[in-house]
Parts: sequence; structure tokens; C-alpha cells
Amino acid sequence: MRDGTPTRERIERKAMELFVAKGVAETTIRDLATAAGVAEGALYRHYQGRDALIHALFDRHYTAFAERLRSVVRAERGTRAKLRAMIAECAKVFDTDPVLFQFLLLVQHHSMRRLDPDHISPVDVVRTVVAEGMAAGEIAKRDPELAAAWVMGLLLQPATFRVYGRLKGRMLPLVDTLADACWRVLAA
Amino acid sequence: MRDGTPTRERIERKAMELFVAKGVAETTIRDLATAAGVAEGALYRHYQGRDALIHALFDRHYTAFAERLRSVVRAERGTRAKLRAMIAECAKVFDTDPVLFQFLLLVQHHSMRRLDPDHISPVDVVRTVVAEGMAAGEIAKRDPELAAAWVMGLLLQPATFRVYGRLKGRMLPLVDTLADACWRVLAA
Amino acid sequence: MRDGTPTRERIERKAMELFVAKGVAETTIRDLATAAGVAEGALYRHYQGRDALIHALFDRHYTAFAERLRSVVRAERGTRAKLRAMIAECAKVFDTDPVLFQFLLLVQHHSMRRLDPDHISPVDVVRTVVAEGMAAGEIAKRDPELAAAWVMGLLLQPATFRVYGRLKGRMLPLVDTLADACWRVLAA
Amino acid sequence: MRDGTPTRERIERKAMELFVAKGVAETTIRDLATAAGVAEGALYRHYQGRDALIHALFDRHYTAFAERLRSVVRAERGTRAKLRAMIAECAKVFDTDPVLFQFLLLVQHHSMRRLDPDHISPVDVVRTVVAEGMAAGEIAKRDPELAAAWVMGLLLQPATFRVYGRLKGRMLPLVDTLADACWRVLAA
DNA sequence: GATGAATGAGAATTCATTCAT
DNA sequence: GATGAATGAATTCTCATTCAT
Repeated sequence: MRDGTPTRERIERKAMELFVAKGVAETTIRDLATAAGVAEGALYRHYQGRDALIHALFDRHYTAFAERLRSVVRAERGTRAKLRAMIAECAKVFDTDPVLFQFLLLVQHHSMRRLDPDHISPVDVVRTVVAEGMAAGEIAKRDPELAAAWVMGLLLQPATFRVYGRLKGRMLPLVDTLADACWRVLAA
Repeated sequence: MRDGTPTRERIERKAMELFVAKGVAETTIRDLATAAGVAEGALYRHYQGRDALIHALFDRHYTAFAERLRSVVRAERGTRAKLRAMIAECAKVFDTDPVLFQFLLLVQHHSMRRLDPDHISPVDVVRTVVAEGMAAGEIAKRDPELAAAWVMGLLLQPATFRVYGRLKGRMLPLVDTLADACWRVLAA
Repeated sequence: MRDGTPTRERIERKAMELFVAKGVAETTIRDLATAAGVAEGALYRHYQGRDALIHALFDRHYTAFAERLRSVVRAERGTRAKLRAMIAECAKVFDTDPVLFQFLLLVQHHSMRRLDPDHISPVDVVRTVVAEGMAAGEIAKRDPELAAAWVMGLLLQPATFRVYGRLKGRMLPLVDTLADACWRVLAA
Repeated sequence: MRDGTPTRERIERKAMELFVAKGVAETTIRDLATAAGVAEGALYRHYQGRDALIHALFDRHYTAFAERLRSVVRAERGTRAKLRAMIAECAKVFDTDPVLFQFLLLVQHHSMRRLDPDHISPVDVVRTVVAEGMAAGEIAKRDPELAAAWVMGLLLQPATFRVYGRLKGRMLPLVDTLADACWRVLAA
């Protein structure tokens, strides 16, 4: 332990930072080892190989994030409140740990195709909320996949703009604005 | 010319297909040469190197696509009609040439970050339309970047879902649905 | 071509020499490349990888040697003459190209298990000769595999002793001695 | 002691098995540690390093085996009986402990080449027996190294065929057959 | 004595690019 | 313009050995 953090954790944190900063394909084992302050070979005690490390990282955080969403959703009553809670949770992550948020954004382009199918994904959580909202007559009936896509698009595209600098400032103050936009799109 | 198509065009077409199918970073010169039916060295007749090929490809199509959007927008009067026209144009590209659509809007690569700043981008076109709509009082006044992000999110996220198989069918029949959604989000 | 020999041939010749001199497992790609006078990467244009190179080399020479044996056997009439011809051929190889002979000796410890089963092996040639000799009543009837093992043992063990320096001199002068020994063991 | 066997013995037994099964060069310290049920570092308590382990293992058993041969030889009178006794002893080892037999006589490794010169080897025992047989006029006079090679070849090649599955069954029933073959080859 | 994470020196492999033909 | 062998610099991965616990 170079700085008190267990090696494995340090590797994963630095890996996430590098993946976000340079891209997954552009980050080498050497980059990871240097950033984590260990020898290259040390990574192979913790992961089978580069791909395994990447996959483990995506899998774990993607699932953990889905659980977080599910948890905040469960704490609310009514579709609108649930949507708002999800958006607030995302905004909180974005503002508190932008690296994690951006890392999760990368998922689409990498692991999505080969994620453990029995793990739930954030998309599933959104989909469930809107599907239940339709069943309850709170929002208009349509393909729940499309509705879920809209919710995600209304949230993720602004986040992406923020990442690329087109939008400034934190996301948390935008929560109500974003939630309202979702509601206008979905409402019955 | 192996099949009547000039070499350069064949290279670019196959390159785009590979970039979309495997990712830009994962596609090697050898892959490109094999797919295009030429020797590896031949690529260097046409481009300075790998990066130059990627950049040329992206730059050309990205700008052309922006021009197409600008052109359909110019043909319409009124923000709602302009938005619908842009969405229809995107849907047309998505259905006719999904490879091009993914290459331009969904595939991650470095070229996205370092576009020639004097070239307009599709995002700029969208931004201009919503900004003008706000100025004309047709849609609610807010940060035009945010509004542009919403329009793009409402379009691109469903497209992404289609690519990954969560949504089925073509995009063209969805045009009105998508345009309506945009309108609900933006309208004054 | 560094010395007029095509690269691929040069690689294979040097590889054989190194495998015999240092052992297969102890010979690195770098060793091979250096000996052949090419860059390490160049090997990968000719072989998929290290294992493929080794396998190709064994496979080719083992099969070629079996063909040589079959050919000299076909030219003779009578089991005794056939045996003598095989032994003479082996001795000739041993004296002319000791590296090749030793390389073939290595086969047992490597590729034997995974040789292409439709290729004939030197062992098969020997086995066929003794089996036909038994059928013709020229040599005693017994398990042809055992008889073949004996013939090979009487030949290969002296060869091995020569390699390790326990026996001196060339093999060719020993041909009649070896053939007689075989005959004493096998004869009816 | 994981299973009652002292650690050191367990390591050596498992090492021998792995060396025979995968080859000496192909067996890693990790393989050895895993098979023996100890940590990698623990091996260094017992041996200076990998090579020392291999050497110790080979040296000890090779010498012990030579002693066994010498002992059975001493118990017999007459060259024919001595040869038969050696062959029987080998067959017994082959049938009882095939791993040991293969490790000593069939597996290729460097230790074979750098044996302590003051230790006798099984080959020396054979050589002595045939040399004495020649001196006693019991077998034909010729190069004793060649005669020793023949004896070993007539024994080891069938053993090799058994290992690779060309011959079936145990070696012990073959003892007389093998001894007779040796005798036919060597006899005056 | 034992553990297993960590090291560091290779080893195999990949790949953009060059160049003789 | 075209070819594909060759280069050489990275890159991933392996593994004997060390060392703090």
C-alpha cells in the first residue's frame, strides 16, 4: 500500500480516471500501473488480464449504480417523484464524482453487449419506473423502451454537453428543470 | 479498382463499416486493407497515415451531414417544422445508411474532440434552430445549449437503443412521435 | 534476404539448430530472430506465433522424413533389405545433417501427441515393414508394435548415445551392424 | 502437512507428476505450489530455487535408481541373469510408479546433462554388465557402449510406446520377451 | 516455517509505417 | 499506384524470486 489505500482499490480508482481521461483503448497497462504506483506485473495478481480488469470495473460500477437508482426509486411514491429522484441521484453523482459518472457513460460503447445478463442495469430501472407509470395511468401509454430512452436522453445528453464543455455549472441545480422536461415528454 | 469502385472510396466505405462494427481504436491498418482488398502499404498512397484517414473520413462526413441538416432546415418555415425536418433527415440517414449514422453520432473517437472550429457541426445546426425559435417566441426561453441537448438526446438515445437492439424497427415511422416529444419539451 | 536464402527458410533452419542446441522451450523468439537475422516481428508474417512455428517445423520434417523412409523401403524387396535400407537412410541423415536427425528425435517429447493424424509417421513405416515381414513369414510373429519399437530402439538409442558423446564416429559404418542386430531380434 | 505427508515430500511428488505430465520447462513455480498445496514462497524454504529443486529431485532418484539396478545385478550370477534382473527391475518400476520411470528415463531436461560425475548412472550399470559379459565370453565382443545402447533401446523404446499408447498393458509380463530379445542381440 | 502480494526482467505479440520490387 | 515483407517500438503478459506480515 503506497498511500494507505489497498492496492486493488487504488488500481481501480486510477483506472477509472484514466479511462475517462484518455479513453479505454488508449489506456495501457503501463499507464494503469504507473498511476496506481505498482509494477505492471502486479495487476495480474488482481485480474486475469487487461480485458478482465476493464470488464470487472464496468460490471461492478454499472451494477452498483443501478442498485443506487433502484434504492432511491423505492423510497418514493408516484412516477413523477420516482423520476425526479433518479434524476437527482444522477446529478448528485455527476457533481460529486464526475469521473464515475463519465465512466458509466462509457459503458454503452464497451461492455453493454456483454454485461452479465442477470445483473440489473440502470436502463432497466428507468424502464421499470416508466412502465409502472403507464400501468398506473400516470403517464401516456407507449413503448416503454422508447419512453425510457427519452428519459435517459434528456438526462445524458445535457451531461455529455457538460463533459465537453458546452454546458457549464453543476447538474444539481438543473434537477427540477430536467424532471419537468421528462414529465412534459411522458405525461398522459 | 477491384469491383469497379475507385480504391479510395472502397477504403473509406469499408473503414467506416469496421469503425462502427469494431470500434475505431480496435480497427487496424491490416483490417482496413483486407476489407478494402488492397495491400497495407497502399493505404499510404491515399492518406498520410492511420489518423489522417480517420480524421479525413470523419471530417468530411460530419461536415456534409451538418450541411444536409442546414439545408433541410432552410427549406422550412417555423421552428416546429424545422425541428421535424431535422429529425426526419436523421431518421432517413439512420434507416438508409445506419453505418454512416453510427459513425457520425454514436461512435467514440478522438476526431470528435478536435474538429476544425470553422466547420459547422450538426449540434450547431440544432442549437441555431432552437435559439431562433426562442428569439421568435415559439419555444420557451432557456439556455439554448440545454435545449439543443434535449433535442439531440430525444433523438440519439432512441437511436442508440435501436443499435443495441432494445428498440426494433425503422426510425422513419417514429419521426412524428419524436418531433412531438421535442415540441412538448421545448414549447413555450 | 540477408544472405540470399529466403527469409522463411533461413528462419526454419536456424530454428532447428537452436531447438537442437538449447531445447525447444529454452529458445525464445528473440533467439530465433537474431539467428535468422530478422526483427522479431518479422516472424509473425510467416507464422501465427511461436507454437505455430514449432508445430509447422516438426510436422513438415517429420512427415518428409517418413516419406523418405517409405520411398527407400519401396525400392527394396524382402524384409531384411527393407530394414537395412531404412537404417541406412537414417544413418545417412544422421551423418549428413545431424541437426535434422536430432530435431526429429525431439519429436517424441513434443508434437507426437498432436501430429496431424492423416500424415504418416516414420514409426508407421517401420511398423508396416515388420508387419509385412511377419505376414510373409520372414520374421517371427509377435505384436508388430513391439517389433517396431525394438527396431527403433536399436537404432535410436545408439544415435542418442552419439549425440551425448558416449559413442564416437559416424553412423554410416554401423549400418550393417545395426541391421544385423535388428535381424537377430526379429528373425523367425 | 496438508494430508499428513511432510511438505517437502508432497512438493517433490507433485513436482515429479507435473514434470512428467507437462514437461519440466512448462511447469512453473506456481504450478508446483498449487499442486503441493503450499504458497509459492514456501518452496524457497526447501530449495534454493527452481533449478535446485529440479536438480535435487533428479539427482536423488537417478542415483537411487542406479543403486537399485546395481543391487539386483549383484544378486545374480551370469550375464543373462543379470540382464534379466535389470529388465525386471525396470519393468517393476514402470508398472508400480510410471511417473518415476518417465521422470528418470524419458523426460528431457537439463539435469540429465550435468549429473555429478562421481555418481553412477543406470547407463553405467548396464554398460558394466555387458562389458563383464564380454570379458567372460558370454556375449559377443564389440563396443560395450553400443551393446549398452542396444539393451537400453530394446527396453526404453517399448516403454515409450506404452507411454504414448501404442503398446497396451503392463511391462512386467514382457520381461522374458525383452530379456530374450536382448540376448539374441548380444549373445556370442 | 508459511503466506501471497509485489517486483522486475524478460517473453510473446501487435501494429503503424517504411521500402525494395 | 500497388504489393507485402520487414522494421522497431510498444504492449500485454509471464514468472522466478523477494519480502513484509
